Amino acid sequence: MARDKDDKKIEAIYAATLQIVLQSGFSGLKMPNIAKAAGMATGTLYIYFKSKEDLVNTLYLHLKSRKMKGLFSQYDPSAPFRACFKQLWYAYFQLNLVNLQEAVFLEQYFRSPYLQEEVKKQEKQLFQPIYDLLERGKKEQIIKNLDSELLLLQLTGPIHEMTKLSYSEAFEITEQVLEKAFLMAWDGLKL
Amino acid sequence: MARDKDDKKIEAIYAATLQIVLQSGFSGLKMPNIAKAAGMATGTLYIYFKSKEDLVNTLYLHLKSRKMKGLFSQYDPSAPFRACFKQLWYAYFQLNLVNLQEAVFLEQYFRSPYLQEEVKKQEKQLFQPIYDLLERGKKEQIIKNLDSELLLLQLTGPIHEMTKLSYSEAFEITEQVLEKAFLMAWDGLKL
DNA sequence: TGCATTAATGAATAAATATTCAGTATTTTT
DNA sequence: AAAAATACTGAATATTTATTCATTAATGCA
Repeated sequence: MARDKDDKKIEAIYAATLQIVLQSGFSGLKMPNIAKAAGMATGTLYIYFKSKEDLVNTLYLHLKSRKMKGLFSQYDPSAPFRACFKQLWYAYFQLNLVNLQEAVFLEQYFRSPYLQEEVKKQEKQLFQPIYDLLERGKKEQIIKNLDSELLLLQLTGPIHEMTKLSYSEAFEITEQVLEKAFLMAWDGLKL
Repeated sequence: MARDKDDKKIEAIYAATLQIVLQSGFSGLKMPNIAKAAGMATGTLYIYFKSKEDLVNTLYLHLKSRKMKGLFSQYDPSAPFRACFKQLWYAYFQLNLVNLQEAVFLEQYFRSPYLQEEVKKQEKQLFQPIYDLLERGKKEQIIKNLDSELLLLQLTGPIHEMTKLSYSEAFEITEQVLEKAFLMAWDGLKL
């Protein structure tokens, strides 16, 4: 054995990639830029990743797994409906807010030439617990009896916009704002 | 004088560009692809546009102007609050649904290297009538007294998600679905 | 400590993409 | 109908960007 690969380098590459995608999208993502932002030589990128495509796809999988862990790790489906709902809403929000970079990366990934059809299908299954919860809410006659897709986007849509806004503008998300936003979401869904 | 430039060519170039951006984002936008999708030679693009950057920026301005015309052309701010609100909600929805391609283009444009800072500022002014309406609703004690930004994204967020969904999935947006979606939005905002 | 092995570098090369241009086709004008 | 002007073409060129590779630096192991 000899010199080891440096895990911190992978983290640096990921961070650099996310930063660039946030700022200028996939179309601004160039290998030399990534290397520079990550503080290493261009060639080094190819020690850790076979190609740009490999880098992008690997990062996607990494983020997806992280996202799902964050979303459901605290989740207890046996709690009362509103508690479940609130828990997931906040978790989803935190996930997006804390990691706008990652959210933007995922958004761009899904509209890029890198997207593989297979990946698209897997994506939906991961939200299954949320769909289950919505079905339950309908059965318990707590929320409106609408298509779950429609209900779901009523939740995710404002969150996505809010997190985007929080970066580009001087829009501070305080505990209070969050509470209000949650109430709007709840009022929209409840019967 | 001699041969005239063909206005239909510009339309074809725009259409091709939008189609490609919808399908694979700005990072999939290549001049030879645009030309092929528009049914012309690559060089022809350079008769109508100085460069790729010029094409993208010109198309952006074109779409923005069209968008604003569509949004406010029917709008009568002297109507009762709920009518105004409903009118704008539907107009915004139609705009996005009918032209998902355009919505996606604009979204991608704002996270691309083509974006000029100046453009960013202008953008906000164009929504002024909507901000005005929200202020009015707060004064008349019809809607929640929250930051207008927060209220606005509660409206636009779900619409954006819905239009995206309507393309990628078998999610049909009937008159009924639309009504329900509007009611959710209204319930979320109203006091 | 010194050797073997692999990480890291960045300039050189390959590949992809944007742009130009010499030649051709089409339209308008006289 | 011929000429003049300009749109159109697509292969050739220029530019940008991805990838490789010869060289150097660092690390683990005997």
